[in-house]
Amino acid sequence: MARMTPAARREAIVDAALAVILEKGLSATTVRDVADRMGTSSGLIHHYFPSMDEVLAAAFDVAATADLDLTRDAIRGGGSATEQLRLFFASYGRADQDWSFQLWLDAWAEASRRPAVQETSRRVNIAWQEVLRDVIERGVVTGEFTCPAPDDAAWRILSLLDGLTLQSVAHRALIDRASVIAWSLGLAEHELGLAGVLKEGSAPSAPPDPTALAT
Amino acid sequence: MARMTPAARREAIVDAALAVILEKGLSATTVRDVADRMGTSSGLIHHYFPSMDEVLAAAFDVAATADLDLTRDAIRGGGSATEQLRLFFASYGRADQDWSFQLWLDAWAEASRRPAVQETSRRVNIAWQEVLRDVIERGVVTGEFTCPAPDDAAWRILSLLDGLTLQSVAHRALIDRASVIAWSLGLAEHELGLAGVLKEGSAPSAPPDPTALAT
DNA sequence: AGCTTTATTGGACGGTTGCGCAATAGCGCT
DNA sequence: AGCGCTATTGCGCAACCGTCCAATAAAGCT
Repeated sequence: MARMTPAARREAIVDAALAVILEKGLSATTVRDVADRMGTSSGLIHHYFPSMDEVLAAAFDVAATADLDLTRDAIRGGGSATEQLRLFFASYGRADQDWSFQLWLDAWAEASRRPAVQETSRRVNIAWQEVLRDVIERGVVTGEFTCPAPDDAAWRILSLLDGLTLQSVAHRALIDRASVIAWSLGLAEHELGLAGVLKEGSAPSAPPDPTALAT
Repeated sequence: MARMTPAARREAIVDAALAVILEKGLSATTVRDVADRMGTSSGLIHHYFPSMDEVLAAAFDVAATADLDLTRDAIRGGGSATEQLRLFFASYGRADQDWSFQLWLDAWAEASRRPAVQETSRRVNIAWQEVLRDVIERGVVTGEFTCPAPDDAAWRILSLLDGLTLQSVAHRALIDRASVIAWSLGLAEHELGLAGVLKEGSAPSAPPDPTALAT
């Protein structure tokens, strides 16, 4: 309806797309869904984006990058690398709430079918690893950590975090969120040559047992 | 064409669906695809399944369970728990090739929106963890392993495996497959109180560097 | 005021989808 | 042989998809 500046309209499209994606999933959102949500015609969307693939990628990009920036800001407040690492986990545990991680699940699944989504997912995923790697490298320089290959270690820690969160999000409460963080911290301690330095207020060795597994 | 018994036809449909899914992915397989693959009409499929959703869920169940059984059979040949653990990783590295893991990505993403998919995904995922957990518990009994919480350790090792494989499949060659196995073996060694026992023929400490990361 | 620019419309296009249904044809039974 | 059951057909239906495009209307500028 109302005529908007290109920048504002682009943002409105992305916002609307994001809202639909959260309800129906990345693979199920259509051009008409997004247009209806905006209250405009469907043709308008193709005036700003060459293809639907590009719309979905842009929406995912905005959401994922926002979470990443949140974490970047959070760890900036940490003095030592150890403190930054603690903040990284705390921020991750808060950022992946509810719908945020579901977006990642959608993106990973769609990556093989939508080139633009794969490019975005790949790029932001690497950015996450770089944030963690930089903290590790800084800790190695200051002597806080001992780690022969920070780049590899960052991938391992992040992948464990993703793998555990995946179970917690996709299969509700198979693994509770406290264990996800605590266990990942455990791996970080081992990888960086620490010993119980990071876990201060968290459950020490016996986190709440989610073993109501036997279906 | 040929008239079949209901049981046989049902199986034929699932098999055909699986073959198509293997080529096009779970979300892209259509009723007509499956019918064409079987060499029958599309209407026949709806005579056995109330909806296409049920067909896909049944096919995913069969595929996921088949891979699991393959791994179960593989580790049955191992004498010691250590040998079984080695076979588990070898089998996983073979099973997750190409399309197989893509199925899991699809399932995890759809789980929160499709109850039938979530039930299957959750059940088979737990079964995978139980296989690994049983091997660990056996190793603890025989004294090969030292592990205070086999159930938790199994989740951690499996989640690292999933998290790393995820990167390798979704973002082609971000992490190569050899590193996925080698790094997961590394975590297993640490969790089970081993020291370089498992890696015999594999690259010792410097796996092929996939650090062409900077986009 | 008119003019230019362009954001926006609304529908058409060719294609695909899941599903339903009357008609057909193959098989077992008596 | 004839009959009954039902697996199977083949197509039609309505809805949906992404994309494209001529027509429209709202702004800014002189």
